Amino acid sequence: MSNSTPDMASSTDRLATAARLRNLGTRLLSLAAIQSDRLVNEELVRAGARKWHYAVLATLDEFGPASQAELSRRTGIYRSDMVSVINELADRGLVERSPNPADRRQNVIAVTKQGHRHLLKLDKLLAGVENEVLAPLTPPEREQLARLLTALVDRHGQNM
Amino acid sequence: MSNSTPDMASSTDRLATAARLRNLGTRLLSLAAIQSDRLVNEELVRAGARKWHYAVLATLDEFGPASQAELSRRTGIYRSDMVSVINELADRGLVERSPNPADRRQNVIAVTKQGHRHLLKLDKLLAGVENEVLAPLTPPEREQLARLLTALVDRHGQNM
DNA sequence: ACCAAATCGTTTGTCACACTAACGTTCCTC
DNA sequence: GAGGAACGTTAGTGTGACAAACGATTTGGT
Repeated sequence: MSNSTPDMASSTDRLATAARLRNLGTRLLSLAAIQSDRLVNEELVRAGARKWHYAVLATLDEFGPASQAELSRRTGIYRSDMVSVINELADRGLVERSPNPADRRQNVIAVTKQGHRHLLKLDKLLAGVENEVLAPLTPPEREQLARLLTALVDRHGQNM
Repeated sequence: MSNSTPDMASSTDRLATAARLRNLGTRLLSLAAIQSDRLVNEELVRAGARKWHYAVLATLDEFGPASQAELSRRTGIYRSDMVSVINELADRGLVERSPNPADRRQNVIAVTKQGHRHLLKLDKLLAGVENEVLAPLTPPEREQLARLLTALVDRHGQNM
């Protein structure tokens, strides 16, 4: 049945390694995230957007106009990648990029009315996807999951 | 404070969208997985391995010799990517690839003794990483998280 | 017995994302 | 006023998920 050498494995080994993959927490996390991301991206593409577009719009809407570097810190997007994200958003008329007179190194990024409308649309869209992803869980289970994941994220992360 | 048009947003809107990103489950999942993956990969690289190496070795050890296509189904690795994974494992002497006389389309992949030893090493290594990733959680919380994630994964997945 | 469809291993290529390094410009500090 | 830090930007790396097509086989239906 198995090509492993069973005579070498202690009974505890066999218990511990019987279904390694299914029980490996880090793998579960990866798989769940992959599936979730796949659904999210599918929906976002249909709306002509990407994950990062939403992150930036939501951050701007919550905290107001900000420099690209600050957006980078808040969203976790590298500032080198932020350039093209802002380019795309600006091209679509969803944000405005203007130089900061108070600090000529910086740009000031601000959401436009159109950007705000777009954000509200994405809100609904993402709520729908999340609902689908979390479908197998009851509402209290969803809360619990969010709690646990937040604990994980808050620990290791200086980003966000 | 915010450049969103507050007069347009109902009070429920403001509550619901105040901290969109922090409360977005799909994003929490992504972030947690990214951080976890980062740690996992760091450790695996130091051992000269990759995520998929472990997945294949563990699957072979659990179910015995299998074709590449079957490994692909069990691990979720695309069969086009499986080729190079097996190449790498075979180069390191961790698995053996031989044609299947009963079905000449297939190869039979089997773990070697060396591969089994390597797997046990990776087991320990990954247990350590998992322990680190889940550090902020109590043991019952870890179980709960595994339960919830398994529910998510089992639902959407034909893979695994 | 034959032909169509399915399966397998493989090659090639695409796309997005995480991440690094370096640049010129501007600001801040001492 | 000199040195270092922060900013926006460009360029490039590596990897993982995924699609498409191929020749060689095997399988199923008629």
